Amino acid sequence: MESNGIQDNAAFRNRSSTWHGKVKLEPGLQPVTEEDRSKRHGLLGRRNIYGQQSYSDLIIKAINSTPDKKMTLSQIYEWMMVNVPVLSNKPEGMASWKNSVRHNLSLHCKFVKVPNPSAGKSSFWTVNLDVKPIKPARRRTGSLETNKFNSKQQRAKRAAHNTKISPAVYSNAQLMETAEPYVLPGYQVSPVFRTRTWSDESTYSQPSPIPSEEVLVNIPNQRLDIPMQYHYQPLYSSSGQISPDYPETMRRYWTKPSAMSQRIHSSPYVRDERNLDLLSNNFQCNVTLENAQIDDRNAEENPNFYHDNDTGYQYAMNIIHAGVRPETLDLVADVDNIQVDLLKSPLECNVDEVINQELRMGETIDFV
DNA sequence: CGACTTAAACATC
DNA sequence: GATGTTTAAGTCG
Ligand SMILES: [Mg+2]
Repeated sequence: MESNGIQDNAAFRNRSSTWHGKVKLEPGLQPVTEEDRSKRHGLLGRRNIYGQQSYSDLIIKAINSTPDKKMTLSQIYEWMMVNVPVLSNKPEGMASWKNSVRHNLSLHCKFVKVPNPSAGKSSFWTVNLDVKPIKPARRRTGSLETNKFNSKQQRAKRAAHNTKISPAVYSNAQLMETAEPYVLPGYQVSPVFRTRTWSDESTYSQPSPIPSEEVLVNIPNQRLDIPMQYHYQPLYSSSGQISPDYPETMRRYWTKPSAMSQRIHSSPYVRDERNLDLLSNNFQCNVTLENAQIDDRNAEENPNFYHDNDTGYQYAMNIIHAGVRPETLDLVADVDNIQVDLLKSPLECNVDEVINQELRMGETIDFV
């Protein structure tokens, strides 16, 4: 608080500081050595072009080194000890760097906890780079309103937001501004529906929700640890006819999945035969225990076969239409009214692949 | 002033 | 005691 108070005297400082050693604590006793100087920049050393990565960087590397992109705290510790030379020869126990790791996990909103379904285990940590901290409003160069922006209160508010993102905190517009475009594996972006003129001249559009063949989607649920499987009927557009009101049609559809069968024939799609085996392209789905039920059709041969009254299917549709990753979709307030054309950058369409598939199917290409 | 590290109080399991 | 959250204090560019 008081910058001239006793707290400012390093000799009496009883609490946090990045100051190491007694050099400053004993005034005049000894000068600051080079070793002290380097120590002050932490275990990881000074960050520069050559080098050192921040704790945040390392945690991201650790988590991404696993197939599931998730790690418990203790697993992160282990990864650090193996992969970070400065830490590997540190003695066991509650080291300061572990404190720093925990601090970073909590502090940064890109690190999100997900419950660990195993009994007595600590949470999994995941990375979602779509979750971005709020930056202070940029001050206008010529503006006199200097202190209006970036007041103490506003800084505190940002900090509160940035450390912890609770579900559904993003407005649709906010999310689409920052999220990375994402296309659900097994689906192809249709080149036909140009929903927005992007600055470059490439062809972009919305993804179609209709897989070309009957497929099973295996959704490992990270909250329940129950593999969810969804059975998709093949749905074909009647002609190659393109409905001019596609976006509106699909919007209504994904809000009310039960009405899909009536609307599906007016919906365009593009076959994507490259990723028909969606079993290898898992995505995560929020299914609660309440709406997960044993599928009695398969109960005998596989008692662990669950279905969830199509909420998972709807969820998949939401992901497809939003064009963002599932864990990011979790953060948006109004899922039903996402406008994919507000994405900061367009979803990419593999035009060559689309043409090849159409040709293979013996269909004419009437676009482009 | 923001990005970063380290320390530590505190809560929760 | 391990796991998280938060505040505070420092350095550096
Ligand atoms: Mg966090």
